[in-house]
Amino acid sequence: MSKPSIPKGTRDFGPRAMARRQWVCSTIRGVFERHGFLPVETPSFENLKTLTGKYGEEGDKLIFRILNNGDYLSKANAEALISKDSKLLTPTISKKALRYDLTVPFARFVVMNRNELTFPFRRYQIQPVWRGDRPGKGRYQEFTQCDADIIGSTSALCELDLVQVFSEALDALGVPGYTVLINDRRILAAVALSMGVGADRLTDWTVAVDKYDKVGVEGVVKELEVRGFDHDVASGIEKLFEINSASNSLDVLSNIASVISSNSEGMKGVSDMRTLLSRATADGIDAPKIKFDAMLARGLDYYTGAIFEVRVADSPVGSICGGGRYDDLTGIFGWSGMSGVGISFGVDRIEDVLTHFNKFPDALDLTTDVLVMYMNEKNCDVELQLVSQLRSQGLAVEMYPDPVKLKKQMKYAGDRDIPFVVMIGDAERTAGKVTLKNMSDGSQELLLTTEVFKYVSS
RNA sequence: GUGGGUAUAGCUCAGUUGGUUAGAGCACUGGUUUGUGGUACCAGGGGCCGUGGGUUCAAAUCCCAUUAUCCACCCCA
Repeated sequence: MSKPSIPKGTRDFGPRAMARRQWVCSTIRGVFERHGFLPVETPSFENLKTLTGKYGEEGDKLIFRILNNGDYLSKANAEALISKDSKLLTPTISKKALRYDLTVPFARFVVMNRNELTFPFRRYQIQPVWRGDRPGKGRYQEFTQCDADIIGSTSALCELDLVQVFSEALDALGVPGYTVLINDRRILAAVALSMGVGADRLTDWTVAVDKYDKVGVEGVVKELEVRGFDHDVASGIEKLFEINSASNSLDVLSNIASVISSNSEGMKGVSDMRTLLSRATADGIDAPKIKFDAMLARGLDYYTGAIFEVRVADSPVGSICGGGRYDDLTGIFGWSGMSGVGISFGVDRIEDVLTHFNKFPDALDLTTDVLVMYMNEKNCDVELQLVSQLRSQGLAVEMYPDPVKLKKQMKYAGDRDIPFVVMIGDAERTAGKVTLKNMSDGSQELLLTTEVFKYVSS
């Protein structure tokens, strides 16, 4: 017995899920467009070289590679093949890979199209991405991201713009109890330095710190020790945690500032964060919707300035949005000095959250407005004419394709939640009229074909 | 990658200390009702009991292996 199946970490989306997902995407798209972002799409797969080395060591492992076509083994590295060295073998048999996110392909796009684009360039992109992660709650191997990026400006107004997008979109979606967490990689680096963590160990350190919300302070301390940091560094975390637990974001920033006051880059971060918070407040975006979190680190390698993450209280899944500033992502593709900042909404996790809290609006499901019954096998001209007429008036109309028993056609309309049914039997045909049945209350009216639209649309 | 659970109809699941014809609900088809859905009643179709081996007179049931899947850990938007 071979039942069909789909790969783990992937899902089919039926009409109901699609109605919800399309609503989520179009809501976000609307906000993007009101902020002047322009749409872009890129291929689902890229040259492997475009993607590798951008997501950190762990991230690179999760990139789905595409096997070369043809007799790929003939060109494989023979030595690697014999010694079963996958790491060495892979680049010789795979030259393409599925995109891991939308930001890196966008950076590649910007470099390739630099002459046609007007900067600062704002683009949005809504497409699926793929990660070879172990699937779990809220984690899929294929999922859809809605990205908005502004590239070609270092202004802190860009960060404000994106924070506004977060707030407007999440409010419009009705996501309950969300918080936009913000931090700055420069602050993180300065704090680490003040504890004696050099730039070379910074990634290691941030990865450990990032786990704080999962494992708590003791967990992070333990993690740091496992990673070979000395005791002073580990105990420094306890102090950082204490600073971070102040209730007011500005207080946290002040305390941080006193720790890193001698670090000019770090202080620049602090001042940018202060500006961002006060401008957001002026725009009505305040705690608990936005919060500075000194422990927020995020995994991706390419962030250099502000970083964002959106979490939902009591959520069944992890963060639903992420983002940050990357100062030189285009530099890797040969064009330096293009600072960008972007955010990403996770459609799938937003769907999970709204489903979990039962917050989807009612009546998202699309259905046909009118079903025309097929009653007279010999002649259905009148029916087809009515169908065309109602469609041209803007209604969604279908005719039952087979002249089967009315009971069956009626059940079909009921199962599909079609609100109106038109019957044209011998009696109606003779009278030059049609019967319109309202499926919700069962009432029926004898009408001229020209009157149907008015009844249905009222 | 580690530990634990699960695998029986399209779906959700029962199935006794191993015992002869493997059940229910939902869904589906037909009927009660030849021009009327949702309710009710009646009838019907549908199963290699995940796969392979073993124990036994006898296995859905016990044992071993294997695969898939779920949960936790690990890791990670």
